[in-house]
Amino acid sequence: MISTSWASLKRKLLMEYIEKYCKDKNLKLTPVRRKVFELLNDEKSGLGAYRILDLLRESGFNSQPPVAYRALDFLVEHGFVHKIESQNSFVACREPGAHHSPIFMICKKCDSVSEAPSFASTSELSEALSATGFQVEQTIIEAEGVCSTCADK
Amino acid sequence: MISTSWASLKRKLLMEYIEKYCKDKNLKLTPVRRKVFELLNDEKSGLGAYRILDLLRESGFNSQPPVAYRALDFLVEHGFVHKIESQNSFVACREPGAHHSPIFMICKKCDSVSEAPSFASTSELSEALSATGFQVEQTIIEAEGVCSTCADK
DNA sequence: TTTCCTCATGATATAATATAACATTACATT
DNA sequence: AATGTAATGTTATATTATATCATGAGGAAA
Repeated sequence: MISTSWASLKRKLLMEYIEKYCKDKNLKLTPVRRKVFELLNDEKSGLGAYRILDLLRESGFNSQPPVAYRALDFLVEHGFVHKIESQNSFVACREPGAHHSPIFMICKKCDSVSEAPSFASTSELSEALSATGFQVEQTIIEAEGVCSTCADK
Repeated sequence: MISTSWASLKRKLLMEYIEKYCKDKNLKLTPVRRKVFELLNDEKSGLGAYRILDLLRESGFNSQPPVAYRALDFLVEHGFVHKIESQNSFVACREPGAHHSPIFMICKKCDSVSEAPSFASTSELSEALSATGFQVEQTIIEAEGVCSTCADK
């Protein structure tokens, strides 16, 4: 693999962006948090917390479950990583900084997870997805918020 | 609670619908499957598999985990129940028979889960949700299918 | 500089969710 | 009755996630 491929440049850029973001916001990108992001950043598929733990162990980190979950909590909280609920897995965010409602396209053949670009309110979701060449078979849409009954209280 | 409230009539109707559907399609709505559906049909919130197991036990059913998971598999497979991925919980389908891509509205205050009508575009999505009075704070959208790379092979 | 505070990490245990694997039963069809 | 299929029983274990309390590291204030 050519080390200066677009994919590798993009990964590098994402890493640098996050470093800068943390520095600016005075967030502590500690070694384990950085490592977890790197691991996810190197993958096209989602990684489960225990797979991440294995990889941390291979890199010489402490590998008790809370180590991975704490790092993931931090990364998700700041938008660097997304949780894929239908897989209980995690992916690096490809559009960091955007306060977006991402749409994840999960390939059932290669397991890759990609983020659809955010879409204008008038454009159709299905169009946005098919424009990427992704063939949708099933969508999971869950909206979290406050129901009208609770809002009225 | 008035036993002939709209909610209770609707639950009864759903149960009858499913019984008829199973009879027509020659699906076996066994006692445990029926009971699991009833339990979910009586709830506004999602129930976890182990909560369902507890309730099954209280009703005199065998309560090993596979009992609940098998019944849930059956009910989900035939569209009688939906899994709420972000909660690892299950809800009775309120629109059975419709081959829909449901949108679930999950209230973070009362935990109720309701189904929004299906939509054509994302603008309609936000309209549809706000029409119900639900205040969306976060949406989870995951599309499963085949990516363009895999489709080309 | 030391005290204090806060946040991060270490460490142990356990909770919560889900499935594998194999045995047995029920029941329809032959 | 023999057979096949789907459902259930049963035991064990895999997978995902959190609670809890102890320890450490680094900056701010006295």
